[in-house]
Amino acid sequence: MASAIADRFRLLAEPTRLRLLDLLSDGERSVGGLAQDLGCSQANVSKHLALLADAGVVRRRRDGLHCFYAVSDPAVFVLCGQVCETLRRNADARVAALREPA
Amino acid sequence: MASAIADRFRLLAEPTRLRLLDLLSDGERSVGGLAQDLGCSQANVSKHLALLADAGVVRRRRDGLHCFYAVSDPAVFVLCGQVCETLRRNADARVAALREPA
DNA sequence: AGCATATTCAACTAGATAGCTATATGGTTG
DNA sequence: CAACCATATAGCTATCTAGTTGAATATGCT
Repeated sequence: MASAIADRFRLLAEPTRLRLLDLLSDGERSVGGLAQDLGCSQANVSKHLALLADAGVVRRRRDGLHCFYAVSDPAVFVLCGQVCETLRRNADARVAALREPA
Repeated sequence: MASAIADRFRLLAEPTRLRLLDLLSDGERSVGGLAQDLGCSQANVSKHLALLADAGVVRRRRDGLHCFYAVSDPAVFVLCGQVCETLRRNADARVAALREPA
């Protein structure tokens, strides 16, 4: 149980994968295009996409020579958004603590 | 940006830490008690709690010989709940796919 | 002070994984 | 079929980290 949840969190615990998901938020993209945008090797992007696909976060569509990937589970965006908000809240709290010393 | 979010996900990408948070969901607990419940060494639990505390997920209170930890950011439970639901949805979909072959 | 208990720190080991390079696979076009 | 392109995979290295062990620190008791 805990380890299944941890697995899902670990999938998202990687900046490159998060950037991939962000690039995919506008719609499906090819592997090569993603690699170019990220400045990563094609092999690296392919591996990350395979991990995301295995987990069902992303789906694959082949069209001729190209493979297009798209987000199949928008819930990941909700998760990222919530984490983002938590981080922002924490940062705000730190700033407030600096202005209001004990 | 992406790496900050990834850091937060990585913090939760560990079964032991998730189990710790679960044990803490009922209220504050001492390090020793948590270690006993988890069957982990005290040093190990202490280290995990330090990571969670650094991230602001958990807070520390010393009382005599004991240190009590408590969840200070309930948002983590929301995250875990959502991941859990996603996993359940995926599992259900797999079962349905088995019953409804192409 | 001296001793016992609870927690943390430091150094180490073993396992996991991100990224690289090179190669293989699948698909298209001549 | 052969050449070529986009993607996937395999093998490798370097880095990171969970867990262990033993020492160090802190608090309470007598």
